[in-house]
Amino acid sequence: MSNFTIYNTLSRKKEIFEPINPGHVGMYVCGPTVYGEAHLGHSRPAITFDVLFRYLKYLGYKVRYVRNITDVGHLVNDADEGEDKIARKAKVEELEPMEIVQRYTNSYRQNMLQLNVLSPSIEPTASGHMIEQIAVVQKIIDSGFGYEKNGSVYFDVEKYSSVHNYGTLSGRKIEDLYFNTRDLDAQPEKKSGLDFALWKKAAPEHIMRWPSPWGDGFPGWHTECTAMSTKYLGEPFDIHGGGLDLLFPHHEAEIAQGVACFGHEPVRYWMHNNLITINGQKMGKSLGNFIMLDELFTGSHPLLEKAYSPACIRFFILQAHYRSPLDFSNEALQAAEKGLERLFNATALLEGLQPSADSTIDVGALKEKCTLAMNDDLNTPILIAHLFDGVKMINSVSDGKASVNTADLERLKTIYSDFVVGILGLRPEILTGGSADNELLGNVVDLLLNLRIEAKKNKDWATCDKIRNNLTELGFEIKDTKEGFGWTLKK
RNA sequence: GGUCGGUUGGCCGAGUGGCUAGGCAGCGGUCUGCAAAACCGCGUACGGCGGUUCGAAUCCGCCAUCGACCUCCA
Repeated sequence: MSNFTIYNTLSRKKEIFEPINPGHVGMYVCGPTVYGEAHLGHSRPAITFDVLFRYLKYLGYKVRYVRNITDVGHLVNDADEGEDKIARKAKVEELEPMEIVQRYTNSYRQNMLQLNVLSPSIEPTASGHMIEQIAVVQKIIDSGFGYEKNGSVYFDVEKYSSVHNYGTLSGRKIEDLYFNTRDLDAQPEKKSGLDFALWKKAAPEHIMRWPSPWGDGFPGWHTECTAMSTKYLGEPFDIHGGGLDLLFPHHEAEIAQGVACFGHEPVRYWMHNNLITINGQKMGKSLGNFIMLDELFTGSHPLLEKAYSPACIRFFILQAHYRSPLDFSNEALQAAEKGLERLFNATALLEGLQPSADSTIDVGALKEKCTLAMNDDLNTPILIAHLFDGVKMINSVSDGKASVNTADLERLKTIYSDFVVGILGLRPEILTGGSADNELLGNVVDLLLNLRIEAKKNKDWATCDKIRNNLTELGFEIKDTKEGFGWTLKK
C-alpha cells in the first residue's frame, strides 16, 4: 500500500508499517486523566497521534482510533493514602466525582477542538468498562500470573519472567529491577516488590468503588488500557501510542497483561512521543511552570509574553520530530508564529494564482518529497521544510518570477490542502481579498484600497499612508502589487 | 545507583560516514513614492578529549552535562 515506516519502540528500529487486516488499522492511545485542566504536556501526544490518524486515513486506511478517558482516579501517592485522586478533588470543590469528570472531560474536548485534533473513533471511559476490567483480572488469575491477597489482586512478575521476557519494551532487566524498586506501603502484601496491582481493595474512605469477586475495590492503572484496547481493537492490534513517560511501567505492564491473557503480544507497533520542557526544565507544579492550554491561548500566565493561538502551538509542536525532546520558550513560539504566518500567507496566495502555459517549478518533485518525509516515521519537520520550499515557489509565481501551468497549479493546490490542512491539521486563520466567507467586509476593504490607488495616482501620499496605516492598525496587512493591491487579515 | 534518550550556528530545530535542511533573528541587494511583503545573496554549527577511516556532526571509547522513567498518581 505504501512504504510508511514507523519507529517501533519494541524493536528500537523503524519498520515498514503493515496492518494486521489489510486496509484497516486499529490504534490505541493513552488519553487524559480528567481531574484537572489540560496543560501543554497534554498537547503533544494528542497532536502527534492526531497526525498519525490523519496520515493513515490519507493513505487510504480505514482507521479505528481509540483514545481512553481515565475517569477513575486511584491513590494519591503521598499524604492522602487511600483516597481517590478524583474523590479528593471532589471534596475540595464539594462536587460529585462524576461532576469533576464531566467538567474536565468537556474542557479537554474543547481544548482538543481548538487545537484541531480530530475526535477519536471511540473514547471509552474506565468507569464504563468495569466488567471488562474485572474479566481481564480474572483471566490473568486463571492463567496463573495473578494472585489475590486481602481483597487486592497483583501480577506475579517473577512467575511471568520465568516463562516470558519482562522488560522487553523498556530494556529493563528483572535482576536490575530487584535492586531499584522503591519501598511502598502495600509491599508486604505482594510476593515481590516487582509485582504491580491489577485490582485494589478500596479503603472505607474511598468514594469510587466497584464490587468484584475480590470485594469492593477499583482497578489498577494498567488494567483499563488492556481491557479497553482489546475490547474495541481485538488482539493483537496494530498501533499503541502514548508519551515516553508511560513506557515504564504502564506499557510494560500492558504487554505482560496481554501475554498473560491472550498468550501473545497484544500490540504490533509501540509508538512513544517525547516530552515538552519549558526553558530547559521539566514541567512541574512546584516549579511554577505548569502552563494550561487555556492560559496559553489567552496569554494569562507569568511565563508568557503574549497569547499564542492553538494553530501556533500545533505548528510549533510539528516543527520538531515527535520522538525528539522539544523545548518551549517565548522566543521559539514567536519564531513559529511568524513562520506559520508565512506558510498561511502563501497558502492563501495560492488560491488567486494565475496559470501560465509553462511551468518553471517542479511540483511533482515537491509532492514526492512531502510523501517521503511523512513515510519516514512521520517526519513533520522535514515535511514543513519542503512546504516552505513550495512557499518560495508560490511567492515567485505570484511575483511573476516563475510560472506554473494549469495542471501543476491544481496539483500544487492539492499538496497544500492535503498536507497543510488535511495531514498537519493547520487551518489557515486569515482572510484574504479572495475569500468568500465575509464578502461584505472584503468589499469594504477593497473599496478603501481602490480609493488609495486613486490617491496614489494623484501622488497624494498623505491619503495613501493614512488608509494604509489605519488598516494596518486594524490588523490588516496591505501589499502593493503590480496589478494594484492585496490584503490579508488574521482571524 | 539502574534503564533509556538528548547535547547542532544568535534562537528553535532536521540530518547517521563525503552531497544546501527549514523557520525565526541579523547583514547586503532587487522591487517600492516611502514602506511592508516577496525575491536574490551572505554566515568557517555540530558538548569535550581520544580512536576507526582516504574522509566523522554522523561509527567506537572515555568524560562532562541535561532530561524521562525505576512498578499502588494516571
